Amino acid sequence: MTQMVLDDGRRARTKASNRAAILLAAREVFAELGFDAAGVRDVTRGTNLASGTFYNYFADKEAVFRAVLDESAQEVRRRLRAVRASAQTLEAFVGDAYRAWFSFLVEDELMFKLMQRNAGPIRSLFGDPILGAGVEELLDDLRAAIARGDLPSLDADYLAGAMAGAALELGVRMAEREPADVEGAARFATELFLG
Amino acid sequence: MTQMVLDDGRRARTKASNRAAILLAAREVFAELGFDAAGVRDVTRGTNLASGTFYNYFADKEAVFRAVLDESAQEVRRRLRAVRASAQTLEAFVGDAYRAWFSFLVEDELMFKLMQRNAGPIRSLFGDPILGAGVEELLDDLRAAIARGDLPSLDADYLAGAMAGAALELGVRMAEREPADVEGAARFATELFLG
DNA sequence: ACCGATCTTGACGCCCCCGTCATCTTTCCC
DNA sequence: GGGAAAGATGACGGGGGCGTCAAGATCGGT
Repeated sequence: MTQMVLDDGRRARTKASNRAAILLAAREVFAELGFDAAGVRDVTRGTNLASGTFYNYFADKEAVFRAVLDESAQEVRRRLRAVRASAQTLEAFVGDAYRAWFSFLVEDELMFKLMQRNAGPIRSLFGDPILGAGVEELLDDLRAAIARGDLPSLDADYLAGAMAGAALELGVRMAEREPADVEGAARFATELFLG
Repeated sequence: MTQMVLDDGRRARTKASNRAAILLAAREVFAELGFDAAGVRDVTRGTNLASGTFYNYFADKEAVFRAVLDESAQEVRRRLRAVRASAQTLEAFVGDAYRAWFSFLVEDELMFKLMQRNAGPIRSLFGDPILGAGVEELLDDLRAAIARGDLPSLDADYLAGAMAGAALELGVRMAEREPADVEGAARFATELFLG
């Protein structure tokens, strides 16, 4: 009898797992060596695939880099959107956002290394700073809060920048502590911006 | 009659000017292409020297990169040290430091681009984040201010990080405004951290 | 069991950049 | 002005990464 092959044939399964293996290896290699220094063969060496196979899944190094970033960027934005949706007070909004952000950095350490090491390539490939989209959403929320009167009439653009910049550098220091100080860093940031 | 040759013989003068030409071209190339993507020949093409001549002045690409960064890092630290030495009040200290920093970014735009684009290489070559030394000095000053009682007993490490992170991101936004908003950004930062 | 379709493999040719060095040019000193 | 030292030049060989592709392996359908 014919087997309806959709996503569960052997073919489709190895295809998915190969793609995943390439993405994982790429994430490690880009975090370790940086986008420019890394080669496609550094990636395939981290899988059990031959170099040529890579090109059945991605057009080139840039394509896999974009895919790696997309994965994690979507996860970050998903978490921050959840916070935004459920926060009741301004203090909860800021504090929970930082908490979510710092938690993410601790859980996905590879992504954090990758972001730090590849700030330049990200900027030049996307024409946008790291977290560009995330900062845009933050900016919208700040403008809304100011319009609503929940925040004094500050320069929202500067405030969003300062919050994002602090998030990055606090993230570095938060992650250096043993154990990682998610709660302390989140409280520090909250007091800084609301106190 | 013998000409005393020290620094003013033809020889010494072209030597200095060649070195300067290479440094300038390198600064432009690294800012434009990034350390990894740039080649030694991209640098020499920006001068009127042949590729081989480069190696009479620097051992390799990394050496000229270090020299370029040293030049500007020294200038930044010189300015910040001057501010630190002359500031009387805490408010002046913070405000003037940010003013000096933002002014520097506006004047040496090339260095700013270079820092943003090459954050990764800088980290991996120096084993230190951008402005690592500058942040260390800031940290010392903050600790002293807290010990003196000029600042409440905060986490100095986090505070230094937040100030540095904000300085970077505010710098980006400050420079985007037309004309560059050195004064406004400095005031914003001062109020954020002292208000 | 078999054949065609799909996927994998790694050797290959290509290109680009590196650092050197034999040769030529300029400067210095008498 | 002339000879020697210092410096500049760019062609060259070497190394490495890229993307391809002909050959082989595996899968799917009958």
